[in-house]
Amino acid sequence: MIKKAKQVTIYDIAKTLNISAATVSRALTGNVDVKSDTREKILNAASNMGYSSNNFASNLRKKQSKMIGVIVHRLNSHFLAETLAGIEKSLNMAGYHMIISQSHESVAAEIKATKAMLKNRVDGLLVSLCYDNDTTRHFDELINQGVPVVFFDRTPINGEYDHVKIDNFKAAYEMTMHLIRQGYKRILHITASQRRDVYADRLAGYKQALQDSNIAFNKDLVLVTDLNPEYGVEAANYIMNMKARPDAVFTVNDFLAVTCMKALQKMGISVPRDIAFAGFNNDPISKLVTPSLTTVNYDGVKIGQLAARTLLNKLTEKINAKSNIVMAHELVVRESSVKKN
Amino acid sequence: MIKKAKQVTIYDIAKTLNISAATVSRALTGNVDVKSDTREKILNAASNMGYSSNNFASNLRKKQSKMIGVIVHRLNSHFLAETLAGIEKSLNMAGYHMIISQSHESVAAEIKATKAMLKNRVDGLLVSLCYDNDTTRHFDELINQGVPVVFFDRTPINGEYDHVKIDNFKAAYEMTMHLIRQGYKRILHITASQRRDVYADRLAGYKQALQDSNIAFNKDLVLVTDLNPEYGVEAANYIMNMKARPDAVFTVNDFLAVTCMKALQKMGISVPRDIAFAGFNNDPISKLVTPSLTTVNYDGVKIGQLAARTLLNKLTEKINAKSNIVMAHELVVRESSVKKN
DNA sequence: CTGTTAGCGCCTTCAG
DNA sequence: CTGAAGGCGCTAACAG
Repeated sequence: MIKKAKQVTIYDIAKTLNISAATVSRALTGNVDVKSDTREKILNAASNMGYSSNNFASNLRKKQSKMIGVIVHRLNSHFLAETLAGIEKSLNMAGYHMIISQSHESVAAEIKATKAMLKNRVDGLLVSLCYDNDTTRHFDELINQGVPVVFFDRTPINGEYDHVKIDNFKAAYEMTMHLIRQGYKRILHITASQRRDVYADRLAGYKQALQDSNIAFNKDLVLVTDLNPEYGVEAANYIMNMKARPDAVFTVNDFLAVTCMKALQKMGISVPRDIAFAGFNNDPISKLVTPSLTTVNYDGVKIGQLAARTLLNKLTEKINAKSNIVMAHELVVRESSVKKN
Repeated sequence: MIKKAKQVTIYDIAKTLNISAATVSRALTGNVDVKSDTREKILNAASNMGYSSNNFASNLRKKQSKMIGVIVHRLNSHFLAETLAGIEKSLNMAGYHMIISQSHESVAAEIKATKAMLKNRVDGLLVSLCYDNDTTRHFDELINQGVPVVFFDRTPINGEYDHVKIDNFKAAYEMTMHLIRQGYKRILHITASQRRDVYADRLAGYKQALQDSNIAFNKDLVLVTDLNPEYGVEAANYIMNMKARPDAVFTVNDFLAVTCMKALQKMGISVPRDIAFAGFNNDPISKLVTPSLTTVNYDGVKIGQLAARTLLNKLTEKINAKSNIVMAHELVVRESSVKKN
């Protein structure tokens, strides 16, 4: 067991300088009048003695932690990593730190993490919900105690909570329309839990596009997955065994699209000639794969920054309005969905 | 400004139940003898009153935070995201939380983050050094105060600090040997700052393999980059303009390899016929690109878990030996480096 | 098994 | 401009 050196406190500095701890505190926090030469003496002593302010004591006293909790389903996802990078950047600029937990798509873990965040007295919480969560009671507990919560990407189904997201309905509608305009009619949609708004909204957009194009919705052309990347291969097998194969596949994320596409190619399917492909997220891989993948682009870093700033605003501003922010997205049309004649 | 509800304390519970705060504390922490029915009464009251233990007060008293600091150069990197996922998992299982900062490859930011970690009284620190850092004084300050620091992946050049990494020299040696055995003789190595051990070690491995194969080292065949992915295109142009082009390219990361390879392919180069390629990291992209990319695989999640566990061990164990852990790696030979006749 | 007491280190009135 | 005093909420002796 490593024993910690006893830490230097403001009292130690005060004693050395024969002044009071109050003055030391004032000089160190810098925001009150202290004679400039005593301030200098204090700063020097602090530096020489290796003083480092104890945030626990300070936080306990001030009842604020300058810490923001972040709960995501996993860290090793391209999109979430981008988002977290954006969050960290914005928080850091504002002098906040972030403490992260993974829910691993488990509601129980999400609840546990939320409770831990409360104990750590985070000043606010940023959340992207886990896969099949449909309860938000554990967040209400925080909110009721005055700890603001902002959701990003995967948000509660009812729009009653502050959130930052893209218009998933519209994006999926546009993508489906793009495929239809290219002449594809049997579009297979690979999606995930309909309890998660992002996937439900995308399916709705897909359906609407079919309807607006007078194409009958066929529920055999919707596959619900758990987003496990290996499912791409399974989906490919499913497609090969269909009596009437789709002429296009539209998945809710790029990775799934790419693994499925690669598996089909190995089985002799030509993309996009036999089957076209479209994904979602603009993962770096979508640009580099052959054929390059048509997808929906939106800026994860920006979403993160915006979510963080929205939260910080709630912390500091007088007004307490609900923020429902919709970020821009764009279709990125690449080779995988363009019909060659 | 949101005003926080005044929080429920053990004193509130004590008052309600007409007992002492000490007993409440004991019942809540659970590790001391309390009569079972008073314990139950306390637990009920705590739940009803919406009590949540204040970690600041507890930490201040106990002088331990159950928080581990993590400093990395960025969050949105596939390898680091994997590592962080591993770290979070191990810490979480041990009841620890993690607080993350990005250095953005800036020594100043790294130093600032380290100081903030100290103020937050983290129990330990996990670090992957920033790009051109060559000073470790800021970490010594923590270590001297009894806060253990474990480095992973990018570690201090001198091996005097605890660390978890792979044998970069050996991996690069093996990869270069593989290329040489395939018949490639003019192997371009694209690397990064030689102040970072990982890149210096890989260059050394590359050189050793050449020497052991009686191929003269040619410094025109080493490119030093800042790891910006756009550099891949630049490198491709550089290659096209060389009087004597390389017959193989070995880069220190997959992303660079793929962008360079794709750029060359667009300019009419055939891979691997004209130029072979090998990368490093086994990024998911390496498997899905055409041709699939030969690379070095090592498990980021495991490295993270191991780094976290190493740190936790130092926190709890009596012995205080240095841990220099070398993780396994393996060559993954794919299409991009295999000579076809 | 339970209560009393005394801080952990810091900040913030209130006096001077 | 500076000092004294009290308390943020919790835990760890020390007594009963």
